Amino acid sequence: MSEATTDGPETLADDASELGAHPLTAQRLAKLERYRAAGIEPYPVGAFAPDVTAAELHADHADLEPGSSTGRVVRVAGRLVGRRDIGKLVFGVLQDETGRIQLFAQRQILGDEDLEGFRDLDIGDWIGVEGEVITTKRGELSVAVARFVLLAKSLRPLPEKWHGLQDVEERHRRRYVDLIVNERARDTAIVRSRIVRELRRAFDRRGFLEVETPVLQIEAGGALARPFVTHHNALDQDMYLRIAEELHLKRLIVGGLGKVYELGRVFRNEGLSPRHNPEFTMLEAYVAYADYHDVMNLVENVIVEVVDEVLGDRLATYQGDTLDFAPPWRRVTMLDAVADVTGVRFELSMDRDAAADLAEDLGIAVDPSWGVGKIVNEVFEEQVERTLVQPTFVYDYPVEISPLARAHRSEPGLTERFELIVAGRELANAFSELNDPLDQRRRFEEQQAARATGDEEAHPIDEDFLRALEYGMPPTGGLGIGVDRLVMLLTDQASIREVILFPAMRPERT
RNA sequence: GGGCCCGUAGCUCAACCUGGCAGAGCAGCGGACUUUUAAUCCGACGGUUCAGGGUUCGAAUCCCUGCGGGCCUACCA
Repeated sequence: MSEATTDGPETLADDASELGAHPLTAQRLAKLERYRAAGIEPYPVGAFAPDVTAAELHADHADLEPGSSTGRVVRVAGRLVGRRDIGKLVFGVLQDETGRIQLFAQRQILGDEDLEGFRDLDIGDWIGVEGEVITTKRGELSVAVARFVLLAKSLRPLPEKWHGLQDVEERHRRRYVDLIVNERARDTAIVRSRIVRELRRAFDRRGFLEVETPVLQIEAGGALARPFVTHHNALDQDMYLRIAEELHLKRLIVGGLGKVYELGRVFRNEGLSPRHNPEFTMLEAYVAYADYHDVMNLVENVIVEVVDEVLGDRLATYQGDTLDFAPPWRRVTMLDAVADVTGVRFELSMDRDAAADLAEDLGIAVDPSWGVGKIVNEVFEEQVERTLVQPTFVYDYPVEISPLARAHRSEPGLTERFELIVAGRELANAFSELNDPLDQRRRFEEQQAARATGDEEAHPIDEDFLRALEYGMPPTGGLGIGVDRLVMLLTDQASIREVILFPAMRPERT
């Protein structure tokens, strides 16, 4: 697009573009032209520097009597989001990144011409205002406008002032509008940032090294999921977006970095749902010399720290349930949890067909290829997980579904693995890491056999990772936390799309 | 991938079931008002009813297809 020129055949407002075509935007385009003709730059640079925020003003002048004058002259800047025009007097509402402050414009201060100019601003315009801090007769803290500057002209109307933007699709596609008009959207984004910051602080404080490992990988390992495929042109090599951080972080433990974590984006080529976005944020951490009991304590301590900082309270409301994060959290083996909820006692030593019969009696459809471990896990996921509302560590998972976890030190068929379940959903997954390279190779080969029979999510063999283990990895505890789900819990959001600023969506029609 | 539901003015919603001139509020426009708080009052304006097809004298409404979205389900964190 070329810039508008004075010798153009038509004015901007007559333009056949989308903005010119609609009356509401055409009016604003015309206003833009009038500003330029009058020597007012609608997009000035360096025009105004605010010296205070709305929140600071409210904090500084919390208890002023109605009708007060403070004598304090301030400069505030933000978006004009409301206006009440009373003739020779105009009230405006200015919104900055900290909140809102009322603007009080009256003729006896501004004069006729400038009051008219103030009245002529559109809702949505960015402005800077200089004036005295006062309270009105009704006691509303305000800036009495002595001077104002247009900082950026807004050409599109904002959604309805009371209901805001409700349409879910519009809120996600046009998140910038959602953030302007919906306080909840702003709060969620801010709380997410605080959660991420507190997670970092918690691991930093414990001496962990934050690292960054490849997103583009030759093999996508570390979890059981279908990857996104892309192609490196110069290498003429297909590559995968990572589905986990795990295998590279363990390589760093081999390398002698004793405590590492990564907080980053992982990608899984699976369906969208209120709890699944194809890219999501995972925090993984690994500690040399720790086992899964140590990691349980670590997870409990870290999450309690985050909850304390973010909520200031260990009780959280999630979708109508009250969650009590006060430690210690319940710890129960997977087999005990299944027995508690279903009344059926499974053992890994049981005959496979006997286990299948028990599961089918519970209404579980059992695939012929499943072993006892997979069958029990299915019962757990189908009937037990959703009942675990309060924070609960479920531990000792079957080896069959845990190809990267260490075999249990005393229980055959199990691994030293736990999941943290909150509000019926997995929030963290952790284990005593498998550091026996020969056992790891056998596990990979079993996965490979599953892949050969059509399981696209079976774990591929990563020869370089096996080589790293062959150099020797110390006993290590590792964990993964689903950050988006933690944010959902602490912001009481039912959908992952509410905690991801720009969730995945189909392209819109044009 | 399967099932159910939704799509009407810039925004929030009616009218759809039971086919008959598409209506409000907010925003915008014109006017009144020097203390409003979703300001108030008066006036005029604003529509590809998601798109395409079908049924019908007549379709926002009923049917079909497509597009987009939501929820459930499946996979998963």
